[in-house]
Amino acid sequence: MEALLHLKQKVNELSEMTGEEWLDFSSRWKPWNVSRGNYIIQTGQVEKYFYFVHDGVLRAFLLNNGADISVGFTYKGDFTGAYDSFLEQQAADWSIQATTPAALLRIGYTDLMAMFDRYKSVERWGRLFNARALIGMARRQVEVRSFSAEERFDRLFEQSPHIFQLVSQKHLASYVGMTPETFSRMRKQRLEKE
Amino acid sequence: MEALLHLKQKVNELSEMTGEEWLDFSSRWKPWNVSRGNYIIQTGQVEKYFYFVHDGVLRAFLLNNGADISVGFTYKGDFTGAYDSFLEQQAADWSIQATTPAALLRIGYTDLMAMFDRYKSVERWGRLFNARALIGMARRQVEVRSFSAEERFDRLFEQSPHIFQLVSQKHLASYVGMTPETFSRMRKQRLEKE
DNA sequence: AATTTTTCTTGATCTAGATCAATTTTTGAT
DNA sequence: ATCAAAAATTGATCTAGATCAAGAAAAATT
Repeated sequence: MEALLHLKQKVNELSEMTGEEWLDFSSRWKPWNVSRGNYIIQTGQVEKYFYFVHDGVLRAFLLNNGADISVGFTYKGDFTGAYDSFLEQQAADWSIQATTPAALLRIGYTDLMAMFDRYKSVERWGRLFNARALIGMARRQVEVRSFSAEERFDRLFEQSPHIFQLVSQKHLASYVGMTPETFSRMRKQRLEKE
Repeated sequence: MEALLHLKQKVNELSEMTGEEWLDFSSRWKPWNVSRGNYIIQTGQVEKYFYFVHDGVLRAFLLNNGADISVGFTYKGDFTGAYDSFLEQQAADWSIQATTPAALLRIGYTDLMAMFDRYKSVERWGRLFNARALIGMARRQVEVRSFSAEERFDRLFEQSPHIFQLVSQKHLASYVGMTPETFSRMRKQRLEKE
Protein backbone atom coordinates (compact mmCIF):
# COMPACT_ATOMS: atom_id res chain seq x y z
CA MET A 1 0.00 0.00 0.00
CA GLU A 2 1.08 3.50 -0.60
CA ALA A 3 2.37 5.28 2.48
CA LEU A 4 -0.05 8.21 2.56
CA LEU A 5 -3.00 5.90 2.15
CA HIS A 6 -1.66 3.85 5.01
CA LEU A 7 -1.37 7.00 7.12
CA LYS A 8 -4.90 8.05 6.20
CA GLN A 9 -6.29 4.74 7.31
CA LYS A 10 -4.53 4.99 10.68
CA VAL A 11 -5.53 8.60 11.30
CA ASN A 12 -9.13 7.75 10.47
CA GLU A 13 -9.21 5.17 13.20
CA LEU A 14 -9.16 8.02 15.69
CA SER A 15 -10.70 10.99 13.91
CA GLU A 16 -12.70 11.74 10.80
CA MET A 17 -11.41 14.48 8.51
CA THR A 18 -13.13 16.15 5.59
CA GLY A 19 -11.52 15.74 2.17
CA GLU A 20 -10.21 19.26 2.30
CA GLU A 21 -8.71 18.87 5.75
CA TRP A 22 -7.01 15.65 4.75
CA LEU A 23 -5.53 17.29 1.65
CA ASP A 24 -3.93 20.01 3.71
CA PHE A 25 -2.90 17.71 6.55
CA SER A 26 -1.45 14.97 4.35
CA SER A 27 0.53 17.40 2.19
CA ARG A 28 2.71 18.16 5.20
CA TRP A 29 3.99 14.64 5.69
CA LYS A 30 7.19 13.86 3.78
CA PRO A 31 8.76 10.46 3.08
CA TRP A 32 11.82 9.65 5.15
CA ASN A 33 13.82 6.49 4.79
CA VAL A 34 16.24 5.12 7.34
CA SER A 35 18.59 2.22 6.89
CA ARG A 36 19.13 -0.48 9.45
CA GLY A 37 20.94 0.75 12.52
CA ASN A 38 20.50 4.46 11.84
CA TYR A 39 18.92 6.94 14.19
CA ILE A 40 15.98 9.26 13.72
CA ILE A 41 16.76 11.01 16.99
CA GLN A 42 19.57 10.80 19.52
CA THR A 43 19.76 11.75 23.17
CA GLY A 44 20.43 15.44 23.54
CA GLN A 45 18.96 16.51 20.21
CA VAL A 46 15.65 18.33 19.93
CA GLU A 47 13.06 16.27 18.09
CA LYS A 48 11.84 18.27 15.13
CA TYR A 49 9.57 15.65 13.60
CA PHE A 50 6.81 13.28 14.41
CA TYR A 51 6.99 9.99 12.48
CA PHE A 52 4.62 7.48 10.95
CA VAL A 53 6.06 4.02 10.34
CA HIS A 54 4.88 2.83 6.95
CA ASP A 55 7.24 -0.12 7.07
CA GLY A 56 10.00 -1.46 9.28
CA VAL A 57 10.72 -1.62 13.00
CA LEU A 58 12.06 1.13 15.22
CA ARG A 59 13.46 0.86 18.71
CA ALA A 60 13.38 3.54 21.39
CA PHE A 61 16.06 3.24 24.04
CA LEU A 62 17.79 4.95 26.92
CA LEU A 63 21.54 5.26 27.32
CA ASN A 64 22.33 5.54 30.98
CA ASN A 65 25.90 5.25 32.17
CA GLY A 66 26.70 3.07 29.22
CA ALA A 67 23.78 0.67 29.55
CA ASP A 68 21.41 0.49 26.61
CA ILE A 69 17.83 -0.05 27.77
CA SER A 70 15.06 -0.57 25.22
CA VAL A 71 11.86 1.16 26.24
CA GLY A 72 9.67 0.42 23.26
CA PHE A 73 9.33 -0.79 19.70
CA THR A 74 7.27 0.66 16.87
CA TYR A 75 5.99 -1.43 14.00
CA LYS A 76 4.36 -0.61 10.71
CA GLY A 77 1.19 1.42 11.04
CA ASP A 78 2.16 3.13 14.25
CA PHE A 79 3.63 6.52 15.12
CA THR A 80 6.86 7.30 16.88
CA GLY A 81 9.19 10.08 17.94
CA ALA A 82 10.67 11.41 21.15
CA TYR A 83 7.36 12.82 22.37
CA ASP A 84 8.62 14.78 25.30
CA SER A 85 11.37 16.40 23.27
CA PHE A 86 9.02 17.08 20.38
CA LEU A 87 6.18 18.50 22.43
CA GLU A 88 8.33 20.71 24.59
CA GLN A 89 11.09 21.29 22.03
CA GLN A 90 13.76 20.37 24.53
CA ALA A 91 16.69 17.96 24.46
CA ALA A 92 15.56 14.34 24.18
CA ASP A 93 16.53 11.93 26.90
CA TRP A 94 16.28 8.90 24.68
CA SER A 95 17.15 7.79 21.18
CA ILE A 96 15.27 6.03 18.41
CA GLN A 97 16.91 3.71 15.94
CA ALA A 98 15.74 1.61 12.99
CA THR A 99 16.32 -2.08 13.67
CA THR A 100 15.33 -2.90 10.09
CA PRO A 101 15.37 -0.66 7.00
CA ALA A 102 12.37 1.60 7.56
CA ALA A 103 10.06 3.64 5.33
CA LEU A 104 8.63 6.53 7.29
CA LEU A 105 6.57 9.64 6.82
CA ARG A 106 7.33 12.63 8.97
CA ILE A 107 5.76 15.97 9.80
CA GLY A 108 7.62 18.97 11.21
CA TYR A 109 6.81 20.59 14.54
CA THR A 110 5.57 23.88 13.10
CA ASP A 111 3.42 22.15 10.52
CA LEU A 112 1.79 19.89 13.06
CA MET A 113 1.12 22.76 15.45
CA ALA A 114 -0.46 24.71 12.60
CA MET A 115 -2.71 21.74 11.89
CA PHE A 116 -3.76 21.56 15.55
CA ASP A 117 -4.62 25.24 15.44
CA ARG A 118 -6.50 25.04 12.19
CA TYR A 119 -8.58 21.89 12.47
CA LYS A 120 -10.61 20.51 15.32
CA SER A 121 -10.41 17.07 13.70
CA VAL A 122 -6.62 17.15 13.98
CA GLU A 123 -6.84 18.33 17.55
CA ARG A 124 -9.09 15.37 18.26
CA TRP A 125 -6.70 13.00 16.58
CA GLY A 126 -3.92 14.42 18.73
CA ARG A 127 -5.92 14.03 21.90
CA LEU A 128 -6.85 10.45 21.17
CA PHE A 129 -3.40 9.56 19.98
CA ASN A 130 -1.93 10.87 23.23
CA ALA A 131 -4.60 9.07 25.21
CA ARG A 132 -3.72 5.78 23.54
CA ALA A 133 -0.03 6.30 24.05
CA LEU A 134 -0.72 7.12 27.68
CA ILE A 135 -2.77 4.00 28.18
CA GLY A 136 -0.10 1.89 26.51
CA MET A 137 2.57 3.34 28.71
CA ALA A 138 0.48 2.82 31.83
CA ARG A 139 0.04 -0.83 30.87
CA ARG A 140 3.77 -1.19 30.32
CA GLN A 141 4.31 0.28 33.74
CA VAL A 142 2.02 -2.26 35.33
CA GLU A 143 3.89 -4.96 33.44
CA VAL A 144 7.35 -3.91 34.52
CA ARG A 145 6.40 -3.25 38.11
CA SER A 146 4.17 -6.09 39.09
CA PHE A 147 5.83 -9.15 37.61
CA SER A 148 9.05 -11.04 38.21
CA ALA A 149 11.64 -11.45 35.45
CA GLU A 150 10.31 -14.94 34.83
CA GLU A 151 6.72 -13.78 34.56
CA ARG A 152 7.68 -10.90 32.27
CA PHE A 153 9.52 -13.27 30.01
CA ASP A 154 6.54 -15.61 29.76
CA ARG A 155 4.09 -12.81 29.17
CA LEU A 156 6.21 -11.43 26.36
CA PHE A 157 6.33 -14.88 24.81
CA GLU A 158 2.55 -15.28 25.08
CA GLN A 159 1.52 -11.80 24.10
CA SER A 160 4.01 -10.98 21.35
CA PRO A 161 5.58 -14.13 19.94
CA HIS A 162 6.13 -12.31 16.63
CA ILE A 163 8.52 -9.90 18.36
CA PHE A 164 11.15 -12.65 18.62
CA GLN A 165 11.55 -12.56 14.85
CA LEU A 166 11.84 -8.78 14.65
CA VAL A 167 14.10 -7.78 17.50
CA SER A 168 17.39 -9.18 18.79
CA GLN A 169 17.41 -11.00 22.09
CA LYS A 170 19.62 -8.51 23.83
CA HIS A 171 17.20 -5.73 23.01
CA LEU A 172 14.26 -7.80 24.16
CA ALA A 173 16.15 -8.61 27.33
CA SER A 174 16.59 -4.98 28.28
CA TYR A 175 12.99 -4.31 27.25
CA VAL A 176 11.61 -6.83 29.73
CA GLY A 177 14.21 -5.78 32.27
CA MET A 178 16.88 -8.43 32.56
CA THR A 179 20.37 -9.18 31.22
CA PRO A 180 20.85 -10.99 27.90
CA GLU A 181 22.31 -13.92 29.85
CA THR A 182 19.21 -14.33 31.99
CA PHE A 183 17.03 -13.97 28.93
CA SER A 184 18.95 -16.67 27.11
CA ARG A 185 18.74 -19.03 30.06
CA MET A 186 15.00 -18.58 30.38
CA ARG A 187 14.55 -19.15 26.69
CA LYS A 188 16.53 -22.38 26.92
CA GLN A 189 14.44 -23.62 29.84
CA ARG A 190 11.26 -23.03 27.86
CA LEU A 191 12.60 -24.81 24.79
CA GLU A 192 13.74 -27.83 26.80
CA LYS A 193 10.31 -28.26 28.34
CA GLU A 194 8.79 -29.09 24.95
CA MET B 1 -9.53 29.73 46.95
CA GLU B 2 -12.78 28.42 45.70
CA ALA B 3 -12.54 25.09 43.91
CA LEU B 4 -13.98 26.12 40.56
CA LEU B 5 -11.67 29.10 40.37
CA HIS B 6 -8.78 26.82 41.12
CA LEU B 7 -9.91 24.52 38.31
CA LYS B 8 -10.25 27.44 35.93
CA GLN B 9 -6.73 28.57 36.64
CA LYS B 10 -5.36 25.09 35.94
CA VAL B 11 -7.36 24.58 32.76
CA ASN B 12 -6.24 27.97 31.49
CA GLU B 13 -2.62 26.94 31.77
CA LEU B 14 -3.22 24.64 28.80
CA SER B 15 -6.08 26.18 26.85
CA GLU B 16 -7.98 29.45 26.64
CA MET B 17 -11.76 29.26 26.80
CA THR B 18 -14.30 31.96 26.10
CA GLY B 19 -16.54 33.02 28.97
CA GLU B 20 -19.45 31.14 27.49
CA GLU B 21 -17.45 27.95 27.01
CA TRP B 22 -16.18 28.10 30.56
CA LEU B 23 -19.69 28.56 31.92
CA ASP B 24 -20.89 25.43 30.19
CA PHE B 25 -17.73 23.44 30.92
CA SER B 26 -17.46 24.40 34.57
CA SER B 27 -21.14 23.72 35.29
CA ARG B 28 -20.48 20.04 34.69
CA TRP B 29 -17.93 19.61 37.46
CA LYS B 30 -19.42 18.63 40.82
CA PRO B 31 -17.79 18.71 44.27
CA TRP B 32 -16.78 15.35 45.65
CA ASN B 33 -15.24 14.84 49.05
CA VAL B 34 -13.34 11.79 50.17
CA SER B 35 -12.15 11.03 53.64
CA ARG B 36 -8.74 9.67 54.43
CA GLY B 37 -8.28 6.10 53.29
CA ASN B 38 -11.31 5.97 51.02
CA TYR B 39 -11.26 5.06 47.37
CA ILE B 40 -12.44 6.97 44.34
CA ILE B 41 -11.94 3.93 42.15
CA GLN B 42 -11.04 0.31 42.79
CA THR B 43 -9.54 -2.35 40.55
CA GLY B 44 -12.25 -3.95 38.45
CA GLN B 45 -14.66 -1.04 38.47
CA VAL B 46 -15.25 1.15 35.45
CA GLU B 47 -14.11 4.71 36.04
CA LYS B 48 -17.06 7.02 35.45
CA TYR B 49 -15.41 10.28 36.44
CA PHE B 50 -12.39 12.39 35.88
CA TYR B 51 -11.18 14.24 38.97
CA PHE B 52 -9.60 17.54 39.84
CA VAL B 53 -7.82 17.70 43.19
CA HIS B 54 -8.69 20.98 44.83
CA ASP B 55 -7.11 19.87 48.07
CA GLY B 56 -5.54 16.75 49.55
CA VAL B 57 -3.34 13.93 48.33
CA LEU B 58 -4.40 10.88 46.35
CA ARG B 59 -2.45 7.72 45.71
CA ALA B 60 -2.78 5.44 42.69
CA PHE B 61 -1.70 1.86 43.23
CA LEU B 62 -1.69 -1.64 41.84
CA LEU B 63 -2.73 -4.74 43.73
CA ASN B 64 -0.90 -7.70 42.29
CA ASN B 65 -0.98 -11.02 44.07
CA GLY B 66 -1.38 -9.23 47.33
CA ALA B 67 1.41 -6.71 46.91
CA ASP B 68 0.40 -3.06 47.00
CA ILE B 69 2.53 -1.00 44.60
CA SER B 70 2.13 2.77 44.47
CA VAL B 71 2.38 4.07 40.93
CA GLY B 72 1.72 7.75 41.50
CA PHE B 73 0.53 10.54 43.76
CA THR B 74 -1.68 13.49 42.94
CA TYR B 75 -1.54 16.75 44.83
CA LYS B 76 -3.70 19.84 44.88
CA GLY B 77 -4.10 21.47 41.52
CA ASP B 78 -3.67 18.34 39.49
CA PHE B 79 -6.05 15.89 37.84
CA THR B 80 -6.47 12.20 38.49
CA GLY B 81 -8.54 9.17 37.64
CA ALA B 82 -7.98 5.73 36.19
CA TYR B 83 -7.35 7.07 32.68
CA ASP B 84 -7.35 3.82 30.83
CA SER B 85 -10.56 2.68 32.45
CA PHE B 86 -12.17 6.07 31.98
CA LEU B 87 -11.18 6.54 28.36
CA GLU B 88 -12.08 3.06 27.25
CA GLN B 89 -14.85 2.50 29.79
CA GLN B 90 -13.38 -0.83 30.80
CA ALA B 91 -12.47 -2.38 34.15
CA ALA B 92 -9.66 -0.50 35.87
CA ASP B 93 -6.49 -2.35 36.70
CA TRP B 94 -5.53 -0.05 39.50
CA SER B 95 -7.10 1.78 42.40
CA ILE B 96 -6.98 5.32 43.70
CA GLN B 97 -7.23 6.22 47.34
CA ALA B 98 -7.16 9.43 49.36
CA THR B 99 -4.18 9.48 51.72
CA THR B 100 -5.50 12.65 53.35
CA PRO B 101 -9.05 14.03 53.43
CA ALA B 102 -9.54 15.35 49.92
CA ALA B 103 -11.74 17.97 48.28
CA LEU B 104 -12.27 17.10 44.64
CA LEU B 105 -14.28 18.19 41.66
CA ARG B 106 -15.39 15.58 39.20
CA ILE B 107 -16.90 15.42 35.75
CA GLY B 108 -18.77 12.43 34.31
CA TYR B 109 -17.70 10.56 31.21
CA THR B 110 -20.67 11.59 29.07
CA ASP B 111 -20.37 15.21 30.08
CA LEU B 112 -16.70 15.36 29.29
CA MET B 113 -17.16 13.67 25.93
CA ALA B 114 -19.90 16.16 25.10
CA MET B 115 -17.51 18.97 25.92
CA PHE B 116 -14.85 17.50 23.65
CA ASP B 117 -17.40 17.33 20.85
CA ARG B 118 -18.70 20.78 21.37
CA TYR B 119 -15.61 22.94 21.96
CA LYS B 120 -12.28 22.96 20.22
CA SER B 121 -10.78 24.64 23.28
CA VAL B 122 -11.73 21.66 25.42
CA GLU B 123 -10.36 19.28 22.83
CA ARG B 124 -7.10 21.20 22.99
CA TRP B 125 -7.05 21.08 26.76
CA GLY B 126 -7.57 17.32 26.51
CA ARG B 127 -4.77 16.91 24.02
CA LEU B 128 -2.32 18.91 26.06
CA PHE B 129 -3.35 17.32 29.31
CA ASN B 130 -2.75 13.87 27.82
CA ALA B 131 0.54 15.03 26.37
CA ARG B 132 1.71 16.22 29.77
CA ALA B 133 0.60 13.04 31.46
CA LEU B 134 2.41 11.08 28.78
CA ILE B 135 5.61 13.02 29.26
CA GLY B 136 5.39 12.60 33.01
CA MET B 137 4.90 8.90 32.68
CA ALA B 138 7.78 8.60 30.23
CA ARG B 139 10.02 10.39 32.73
CA ARG B 140 8.89 8.06 35.49
CA GLN B 141 9.74 5.16 33.26
CA VAL B 142 13.24 6.47 32.69
CA GLU B 143 13.54 6.91 36.43
CA VAL B 144 12.46 3.41 37.37
CA ARG B 145 14.43 1.71 34.64
CA SER B 146 17.77 3.44 34.61
CA PHE B 147 18.63 3.85 38.26
CA SER B 148 19.49 1.54 41.12
CA ALA B 149 17.41 1.45 44.28
CA GLU B 150 19.97 3.66 45.98
CA GLU B 151 19.94 6.21 43.18
CA ARG B 152 16.15 6.24 43.06
CA PHE B 153 16.01 6.88 46.78
CA ASP B 154 18.42 9.80 46.53
CA ARG B 155 16.68 11.31 43.54
CA LEU B 156 13.35 11.18 45.35
CA PHE B 157 14.91 12.90 48.34
CA GLU B 158 16.42 15.62 46.14
CA GLN B 159 13.54 16.17 43.80
CA SER B 160 10.56 15.84 46.13
CA PRO B 161 11.58 16.31 49.75
CA HIS B 162 8.07 17.54 50.54
CA ILE B 163 6.66 14.13 49.66
CA PHE B 164 8.11 12.67 52.85
CA GLN B 165 5.63 14.71 54.85
CA LEU B 166 2.64 13.73 52.76
CA VAL B 167 3.00 10.03 52.15
CA SER B 168 3.87 7.11 54.42
CA GLN B 169 7.24 5.45 54.00
CA LYS B 170 5.87 2.14 52.93
CA HIS B 171 3.97 3.79 50.09
CA LEU B 172 7.04 5.74 49.04
CA ALA B 173 9.06 2.54 49.18
CA SER B 174 6.83 0.76 46.69
CA TYR B 175 6.72 3.92 44.57
CA VAL B 176 10.48 3.97 44.12
CA GLY B 177 10.52 0.21 43.81
CA MET B 178 11.90 -1.33 46.97
CA THR B 179 10.67 -2.90 50.21
CA PRO B 180 9.85 -0.76 53.25
CA GLU B 181 12.82 -2.38 55.03
CA THR B 182 15.29 -1.31 52.37
CA PHE B 183 13.75 2.15 52.31
CA SER B 184 14.09 2.49 56.05
CA ARG B 185 17.72 1.37 55.99
CA MET B 186 18.63 3.84 53.26
CA ARG B 187 16.90 6.61 55.12
CA LYS B 188 18.90 5.76 58.23
CA GLN B 189 22.20 5.81 56.34
CA ARG B 190 21.43 9.26 54.98
CA LEU B 191 20.50 10.61 58.40
CA GLU B 192 23.65 9.23 59.98
CA LYS B 193 25.85 10.91 57.39
CA GLU B 194 24.79 14.35 58.62
C1' DA C 1 -5.81 8.58 78.59
C1' DA C 2 -5.73 3.84 77.35
C1' DT C 3 -5.65 0.40 73.96
C1' DT C 4 -5.61 -1.47 69.47
C1' DT C 5 -3.70 -1.18 64.94
C1' DT C 6 -0.49 0.23 61.80
C1' DT C 7 3.97 1.71 60.59
C1' DC C 8 8.83 1.75 61.19
C1' DT C 9 13.21 -0.19 62.59
C1' DT C 10 16.88 -3.46 62.99
C1' DG C 11 19.18 -7.87 62.59
C1' DA C 12 19.89 -12.40 60.35
C1' DT C 13 19.46 -14.98 56.34
C1' DC C 14 18.40 -16.06 51.61
C1' DT C 15 17.90 -15.81 46.54
C1' DA C 16 16.82 -14.02 41.89
C1' DG C 17 19.22 -12.25 38.87
C1' DA C 18 23.70 -9.72 37.82
C1' DT C 19 28.37 -9.98 36.63
C1' DC C 20 32.52 -11.92 34.71
C1' DA C 21 34.60 -14.81 31.44
C1' DA C 22 35.28 -17.96 27.74
C1' DT C 23 33.24 -20.30 23.74
C1' DT C 24 30.05 -20.95 19.90
C1' DT C 25 26.73 -19.36 16.67
C1' DT C 26 24.73 -16.06 13.71
C1' DT C 27 24.76 -12.14 10.85
C1' DG C 28 26.19 -8.85 7.63
C1' DA C 29 29.75 -6.97 4.70
C1' DT C 30 33.07 -7.66 1.04
C1' DA D 1 31.80 -18.10 -0.27
C1' DT D 2 34.81 -15.94 3.19
C1' DC D 3 35.73 -13.28 6.98
C1' DA D 4 35.01 -9.99 10.75
C1' DA D 5 31.90 -8.37 13.99
C1' DA D 6 28.03 -8.89 16.79
C1' DA D 7 24.92 -11.81 19.28
C1' DA D 8 23.91 -15.76 21.90
C1' DT D 9 25.16 -19.53 25.00
C1' DT D 10 26.93 -21.64 29.10
C1' DG D 11 29.26 -22.05 33.49
C1' DA D 12 31.07 -20.11 37.83
C1' DT D 13 30.65 -16.69 41.12
C1' DC D 14 28.84 -12.65 43.45
C1' DT D 15 25.64 -9.21 45.44
C1' DA D 16 21.79 -5.87 45.86
C1' DG D 17 18.00 -6.14 47.70
C1' DA D 18 14.19 -9.40 49.32
C1' DT D 19 12.35 -12.06 52.90
C1' DC D 20 11.54 -13.51 57.59
C1' DA D 21 11.11 -12.30 62.29
C1' DA D 22 10.50 -9.69 66.40
C1' DG D 23 10.49 -5.47 68.97
C1' DA D 24 9.81 -0.17 69.15
C1' DA D 25 7.42 3.81 67.82
C1' DA D 26 3.68 6.24 66.05
C1' DA D 27 -0.98 6.96 64.94
C1' DA D 28 -5.73 6.06 65.02
C1' DT D 29 -9.87 4.62 67.72
C1' DT D 30 -12.46 4.05 71.96
